[in-house]
Amino acid sequence: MVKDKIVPVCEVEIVDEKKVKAAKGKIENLNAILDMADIFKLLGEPTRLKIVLSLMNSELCVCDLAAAIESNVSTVSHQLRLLRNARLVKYRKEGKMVFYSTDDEHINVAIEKIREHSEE
Amino acid sequence: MVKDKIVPVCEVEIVDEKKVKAAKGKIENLNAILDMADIFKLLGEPTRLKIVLSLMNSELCVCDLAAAIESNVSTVSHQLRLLRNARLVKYRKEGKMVFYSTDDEHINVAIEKIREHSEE
DNA sequence: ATAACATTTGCATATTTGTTCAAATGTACT
DNA sequence: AGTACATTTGAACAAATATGCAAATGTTAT
Repeated sequence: MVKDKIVPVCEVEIVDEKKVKAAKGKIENLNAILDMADIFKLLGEPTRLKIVLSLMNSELCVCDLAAAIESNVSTVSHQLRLLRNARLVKYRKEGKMVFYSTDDEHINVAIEKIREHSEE
Repeated sequence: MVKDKIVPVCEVEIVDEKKVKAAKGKIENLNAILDMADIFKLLGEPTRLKIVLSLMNSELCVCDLAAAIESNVSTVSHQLRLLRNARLVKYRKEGKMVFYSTDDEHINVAIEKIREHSEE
């Protein structure tokens, strides 16, 4: 006998109400999550990650930064704007040149932890 | 008098050769950078970040996970595959259900550092 | 004022990717 | 075998975005 009931595909049913509520508690602050995702996303692009890593040694002007990561000035400048907005890098003007450098020790630690994860 | 020389827009010129070389040293291992970027990118999507955060408390089946982050099973399953491949989550089968959980302490620390960055 | 040059920005485009639906797979039970 | 249900997967579409060119901006010097 064929049942004509539409398959619920879970969705409505919850198996363990308690655990679901606990999990929901972990993600209740949506804005905080979106902010964190923005930072992760910025570091999730090879070009931008290279920029941040390059600047961990010492400050560099846009020109030298482009040379270091073997890209072009325009691309680097576009990405620097995004990194700047998220306070992942800071800058210092000197004449017509602009020197960029990293801005936050938290980021260095985070990068190190991700490196450890992907190395193991 | 108008010069007809094409503007080099930096690109070829390097201002501080020494610093450029030092920076290049930081990014010489391209594969390592690409691997790290992959992990950051995975955590850089709200849906996936919610999944990882939800699983930090306790394991959840796909069904409950979808309920917790208020998404649907198919979407969650697609993203879980990516997280699985990168070893950001592990799983355990029990009958027809599959329970997922987080897999690496490094990731927890990294998330905490990024949280600190975006909170300050 | 004009030239030279570092940097930024606007625009266009090609690529990547998250989501959804529908179908497939796998498991337990009668 | 057949039913029910949790999960996975494939395909297609829409949205986001990285990149490069050309033009604009800002600064220094003649």
